[in-house]
Amino acid sequence: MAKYNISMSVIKRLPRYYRFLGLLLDQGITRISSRELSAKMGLTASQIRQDFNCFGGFGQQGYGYNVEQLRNEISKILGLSNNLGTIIIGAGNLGRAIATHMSFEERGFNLIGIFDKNEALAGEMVRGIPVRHIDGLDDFCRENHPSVAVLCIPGEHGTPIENQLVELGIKGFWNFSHSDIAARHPDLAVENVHLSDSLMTLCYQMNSRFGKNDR
Amino acid sequence: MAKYNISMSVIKRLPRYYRFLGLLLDQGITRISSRELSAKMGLTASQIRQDFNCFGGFGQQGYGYNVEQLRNEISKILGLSNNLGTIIIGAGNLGRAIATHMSFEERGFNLIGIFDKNEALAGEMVRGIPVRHIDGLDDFCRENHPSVAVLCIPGEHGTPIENQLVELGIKGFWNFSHSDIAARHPDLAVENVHLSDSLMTLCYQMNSRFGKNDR
DNA sequence: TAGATTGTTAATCGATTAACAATC
DNA sequence: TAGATTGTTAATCGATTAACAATC
Repeated sequence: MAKYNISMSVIKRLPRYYRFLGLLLDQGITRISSRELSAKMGLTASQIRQDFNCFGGFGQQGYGYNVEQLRNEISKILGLSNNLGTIIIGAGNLGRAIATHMSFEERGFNLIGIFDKNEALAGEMVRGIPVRHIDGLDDFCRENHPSVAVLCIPGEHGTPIENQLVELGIKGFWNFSHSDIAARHPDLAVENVHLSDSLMTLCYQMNSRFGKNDR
Repeated sequence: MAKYNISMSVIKRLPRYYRFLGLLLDQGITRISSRELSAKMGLTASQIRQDFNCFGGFGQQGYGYNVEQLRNEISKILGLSNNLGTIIIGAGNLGRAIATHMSFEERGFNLIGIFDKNEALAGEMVRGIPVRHIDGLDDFCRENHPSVAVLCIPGEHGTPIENQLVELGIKGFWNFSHSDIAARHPDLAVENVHLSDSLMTLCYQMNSRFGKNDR
């Protein structure tokens, strides 16, 4: 189904489409045109049609798009009914927040383990999953074969454990650390969340909109 | 100093430059050429020079860039020595993780309050700051005039409190909720962190690299 | 000075928008 | 059928890369 070389610009918009279509479904809306959707989302109708046509086009001339069907197609493209074995590294506030609030299962992931180097946390339950000491990582992976790791260790401490994880068969990283995994492992799937970069961007926006140095 | 209309593509790269330059400083490197930096960061030298020239250019022909000076310039552009009064809305795991781990002060922000609607959390200390019940928000803002709010309330519950915050003088949002603040308040600075979108993007990457449907 | 490397202009590439024929 | 709206091609816009003259 999926064509080669879909650009990242398009892919990055898909989750947002998925989200809006879900809202429409909740409102009982079954049909929508690219023009109506563009108004709701703040995009152009052209872009919406172009985006969907990367994957073959799911609409009908004169009618528009069926909301539920379109949402299902996007779900398929993203692979949201996958069940990728996933572990979280780091059970601090961030790791626990991610474990607690993210609907992993609705997004193609299956959270099966949480690890921390702090012995004191071992045994604590987070969302029904026990925190394990990091020393048990090797055994756990050999037994359960997770394919995705969520790196919730702030700072630059990631590198050694990162190599360990790759050797244990991890194929994808959701990376909250500053470690540049993609550079060292170009063959892996890496999605970075650089919270501090995002915060600095907000700082810039505040300055450029409300700062004194603005002419 | 700052020119008008610097494109967001450029701005989004600045925090990463800032981070890398900090690492170089730690290593005692005082001078670097666009070519060396490009190799380290995985960009082209052209792009680096173009980026810095949006702000006037900080290098010297035949020499390159002074690492410390360049870093300072980027800090100025981003406004990292600002001191924007900041409050966090939501003291769950996410709010506490953000409060604990983000170096707000190093990035132009001054965290002065944390609020939650859960009475049970009121009084608890997070990073030396007491969690306050949300009912005290009005009084607190009128007294302390925060200008930035960090929305750590998962889901779609943001809208009402969002309007309240705007009325209380909040000018910028670091938004972890799915609420589309920017659409309703185009005049404000809004930086969204859509964690679930990011996770879905990883799901796509896993599929397109390792999925069975790949030809 | 000679070598190196920037600042800056010009060329290329990719993404977005506009237009319209196809078709439901 | 007539009206609506897609799928798709062509035009525009913006961002990245290449090239090179300026200059330290």
